[in-house]
Amino acid sequence: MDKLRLAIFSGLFQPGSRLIESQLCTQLGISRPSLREALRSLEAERLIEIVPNRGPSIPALTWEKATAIYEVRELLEVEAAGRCASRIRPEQLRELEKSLFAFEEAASSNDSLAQVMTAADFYSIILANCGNPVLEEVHRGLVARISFFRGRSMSLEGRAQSSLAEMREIFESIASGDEKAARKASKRHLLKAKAAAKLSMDGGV
Amino acid sequence: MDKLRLAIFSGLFQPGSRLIESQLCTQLGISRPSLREALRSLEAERLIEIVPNRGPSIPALTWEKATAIYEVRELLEVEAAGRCASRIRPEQLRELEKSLFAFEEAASSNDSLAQVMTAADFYSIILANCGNPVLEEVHRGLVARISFFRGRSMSLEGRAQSSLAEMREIFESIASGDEKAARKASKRHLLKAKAAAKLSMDGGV
DNA sequence: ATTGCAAGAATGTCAGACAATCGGTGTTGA
DNA sequence: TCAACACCGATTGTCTGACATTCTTGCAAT
Repeated sequence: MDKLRLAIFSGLFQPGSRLIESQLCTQLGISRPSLREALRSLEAERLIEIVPNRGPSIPALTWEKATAIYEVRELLEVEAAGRCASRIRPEQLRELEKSLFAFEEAASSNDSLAQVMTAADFYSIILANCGNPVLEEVHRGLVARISFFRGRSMSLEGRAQSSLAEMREIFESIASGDEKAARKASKRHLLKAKAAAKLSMDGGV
Repeated sequence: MDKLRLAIFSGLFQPGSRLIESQLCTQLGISRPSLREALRSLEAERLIEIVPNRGPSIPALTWEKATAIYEVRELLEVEAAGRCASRIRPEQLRELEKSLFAFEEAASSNDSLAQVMTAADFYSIILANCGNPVLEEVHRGLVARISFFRGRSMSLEGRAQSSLAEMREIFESIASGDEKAARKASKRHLLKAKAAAKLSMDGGV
C-alpha cells in the first residue's frame, strides 16, 4: 500500500488513467488478493476510484473539487493553529521552530521537493499539537488528496519566499500564544497557497 | 461491506471484540479474499481496527476519542448549517421541513430507532445542501464512528423533545437565511447532543 | 506460582481458476 | 454510407485451496 501511495503522490500515474490489476501485481511483486486489499484501502481514502466492473483509476481532480477540499482544510487547519497557540509545549515549540528553519533553508534553494517536504513537516507539527488526533487525521487525509498540487505550486516564482513569510507569521503567533493571530495567519497562508495552486493549475506549470 | 457496516452500526459486535475472518466468511457466505477487501475498506473508515497478525476488531470508543470526534464534527456541522442558510434552494428547504415534521412525529412516539433515523435525515439534508460535497463526506465518516451513541442518547428521558426544539431553531434560522443564527443553533444542538451522549455513556443506558 | 514449551487457531499471502462484464472491432443489413 | 448487432479479447469479481508465519492458550516441569 505504501508503494502505491508513494507512486500516486509522486504523480507517477496520469490523472484519469486506469490502473490494471495484473500489471500492478507484477510490478509490485504481489498477488492479486493482496493488491486488491491495498486498492480498497486507497479507495476509502479517496486516493483512487474503483468503479464496478471497470476497476481502479486515478480520479481527475477538478478545480471545483479541489476548492471543496481547500475549504474544509481551511476549517481544520485554522482551528488547529488556534488550538496549537494556546496549548503547544515548549519542547514542541522548539521542534516547530526547527522545522521553520529547515524550510527557510529549503526556500533559499531551488529544491522544490525539499520545500514541499519541510513545509509539510511544519504543518504536521502544528496538527500533531492541536490536541485533537481526529482533526489531525482528517486533515492528513485531505492534504493527501491535493498532493497533486504541492510540487507544482511551490515551484512558482517567489512562492517559497512568500510562503516562508506567512509561516513565520504563524510561528510567531503560536510562539506568543496568540490564538486569534494564529488563526488569521493560518487562514492567510492557506488562502495564498490555494491561489498559488490555482495559478499553477491554470498556468499548466 | 454493507452488511458488515450495518452489523457494526446496530451494535451487533461488542466494542473491543475480535472479528474472526473464517467465522464472518461463513456467516456472510463469502470467501476470505472478498471479506478481507471489505475489512480493509472498513478499516480505512476507522469502523474497525486491524492490527497486524491479530486481525480485525471493533475499536473501543473512549470518551476522550469521542470528544475529539465531536469537536471536529462541530466545526463541520456548524459551517454546513451556516452555508446552508445562505444557499439552500426552496425545494430542498421544503424537504428539510418535511424531515423536521417526520422527526416531530417520531419524537412524540417511543420509537428511538425512528427518532435516530429521522434526525439523521434532517442533518443529511443540511449537509447535502451546504454546497461542499467534501464537507458532507467527511462529516458522514465522523458520524459513523460515533453511531455507537445515537440510539442510546436519544432514548434518554426527554432528549427527543429537547432535540426537536433545537432542530426547529436550526430550521427556522436556515429558512430565514440567517447564517449566524443557523451556526449558533447548530452549535447549541451539537453540544447538547454531546452532553446527552456523555450522560448515556456514564449512566450505562 | 512461574516459566517454558508445544499444540492449536488465526492471519498473511499466494497460485490458479472461472464466470460476468465492459470496450472495441468487424460484419451485416438498410 | 451509416447504423445496429454480434462477437471477442481484456479486465474485473469471486472462489477454492493451500501454506508459512504469528499469536494464543493450555499443559507440564521446575
